[in-house]
Amino acid sequence: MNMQTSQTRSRAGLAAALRVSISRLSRRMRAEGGHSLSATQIGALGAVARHDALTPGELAAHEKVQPPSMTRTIARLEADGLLTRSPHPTDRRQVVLSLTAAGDKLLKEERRRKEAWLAQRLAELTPEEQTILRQAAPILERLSHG
Amino acid sequence: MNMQTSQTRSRAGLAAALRVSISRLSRRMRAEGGHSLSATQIGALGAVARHDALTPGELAAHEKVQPPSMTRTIARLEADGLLTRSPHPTDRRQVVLSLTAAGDKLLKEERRRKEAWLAQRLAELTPEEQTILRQAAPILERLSHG
DNA sequence: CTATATCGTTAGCAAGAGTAATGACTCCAG
DNA sequence: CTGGAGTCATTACTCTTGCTAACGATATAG
Repeated sequence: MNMQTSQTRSRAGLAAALRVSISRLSRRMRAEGGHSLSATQIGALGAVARHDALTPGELAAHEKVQPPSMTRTIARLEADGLLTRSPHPTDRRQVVLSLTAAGDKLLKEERRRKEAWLAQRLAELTPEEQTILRQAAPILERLSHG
Repeated sequence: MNMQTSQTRSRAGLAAALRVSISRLSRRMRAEGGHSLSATQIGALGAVARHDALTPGELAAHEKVQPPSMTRTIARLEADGLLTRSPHPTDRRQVVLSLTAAGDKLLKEERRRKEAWLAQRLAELTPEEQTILRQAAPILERLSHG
């Protein structure tokens, strides 16, 4: 069960192999998600869910996007009834975002649907392969923070 | 050195953990790439490099994109002198794509630049962690094909 | 109290993806 | 051999999302 290719022997080769695997898998996961919301919208909604009472500026910074882009995304999500904009308690320039019940519900469904496809693929792997991925997951997580 | 979190014990938990790791890392890698060409363009150019003499339709299927989208991408790459469109030998409806020398050169540079960031991060891992990723890479690759 | 800075938004532009429709060509049934 | 159905690439159009520049309201420093 040695799946190692010659590509992965050197460090540069490993970087190359990971790069293509990661981006292809990411594209694939995006395509498998439900189509009610775009990736951008899910990302923003998810960030609001994790850090409640965010302002648009903080959200834009978190999602690595310019404020005007986030303004539009927020406008859509608000129009769809998924989040609310309320005045900031002390600074009237600012706005505070929070999820609505519908937003929370939709986010959970979306997450479940997206993971369903991946879980299905994982079930087709051997136990050894699953073990390797279990060990790899936290390392990959750390790579994106570096 | 047990990096396993409680999240990764169940299969659904593993799927969830992998999903966020993969998409975050993908976003991060995209941001680190050189900005001479977009990800779409790099993807198309790379596919032509790997499977020479592709037609636009095959390329669109390979990149999981609709033909009209690929037509536009091809037009841009051709205008930039990175690939050429030539008539198909037997079927005059079709077109055959190939890389130019400039396209080949640019692709190699781009690849080197994008992988540099990831290779740097990999170098900061312990040898054990690198081993895990070496084993994980081909499994991840297979997941995206399923 | 004035000047500057900050925050969110609006306006306008470009890139990328999709669908529908078209034109050129191939191929098969009769 | 020919007429019609199917195939391939392209064009036209729409939608989403990103950016920058400019603005209007508000907060804060001097």
